[in-house]
Amino acid sequence: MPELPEIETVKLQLEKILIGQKLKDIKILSGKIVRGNLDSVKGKSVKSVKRMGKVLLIDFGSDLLLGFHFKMTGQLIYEDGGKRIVGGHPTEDFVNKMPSNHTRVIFNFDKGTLYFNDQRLFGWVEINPKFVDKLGPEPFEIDEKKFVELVCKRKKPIKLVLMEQDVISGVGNIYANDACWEAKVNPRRLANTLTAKQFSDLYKGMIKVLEEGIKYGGATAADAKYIDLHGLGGHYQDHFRVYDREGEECLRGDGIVHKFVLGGRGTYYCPKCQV
DNA sequence: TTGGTTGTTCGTTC
DNA sequence: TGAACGAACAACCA
Repeated sequence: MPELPEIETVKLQLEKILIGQKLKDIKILSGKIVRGNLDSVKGKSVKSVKRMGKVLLIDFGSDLLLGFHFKMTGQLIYEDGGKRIVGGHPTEDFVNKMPSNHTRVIFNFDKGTLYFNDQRLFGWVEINPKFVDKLGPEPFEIDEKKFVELVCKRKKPIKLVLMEQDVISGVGNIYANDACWEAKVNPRRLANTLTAKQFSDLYKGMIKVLEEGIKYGGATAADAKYIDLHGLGGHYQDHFRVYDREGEECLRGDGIVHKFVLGGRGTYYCPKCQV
């Protein structure tokens, strides 16, 4: 489930090899995930690689940004001779021969090939996606005061507010859960009922878990053993605070991690220390 | 075989 | 008006 740190990791990898390369051809294997027409970037060279929230953007200049949304199961794999760069949702495709039966779009560059894979067909590729216009600020671009302004009046559970992309961009289920744990805040608490100290702790907690996610190259998934074996994936999953830890002892040592559904999403917290 | 899982989109309600 | 909420979407896996 790629979130901000996972996409940032992909961005940092791809910009090392993609900048300056010309996009020679695009092969669409599954039109379902392609929004609009991609032809206008054919023949253009990559100027830079960007990220906005959970969206990866390849900048071809001339106001042409090729956007990718990974949703839950999207991944990008770049191959250049023997070299391979992988990112996004970890599956066996990280080490399989490309294209696989999950490959949806193939981008042929000068020196290598970029494969956009997605098991569940929820992701999308689009030039100048309107979605990014609606995004709120990046977590790292706001200070604590601005953070409080953005969330303090909302009458819905704080965890769901953290995940609203038009409030703050890039925070998904994993990091929202862990940020609440860092701040000792119950994810159900309505945002407008938090104390000043809780707002402050939540801001710091959110930044901390996102920074750590980037530091460890993102989370892949708790069950992605083969990624560790091949050393290809991130390791934030080894540092989850509460996410995916149902039934385990709280890392603060007094309480058991509970799981419940909030806004239709799996939510993890320690009833002892998160109030 | 069926239910759980996920982020965004979209429709409904207040 | 806009905020809150919940179903829908697709496909894999336990």
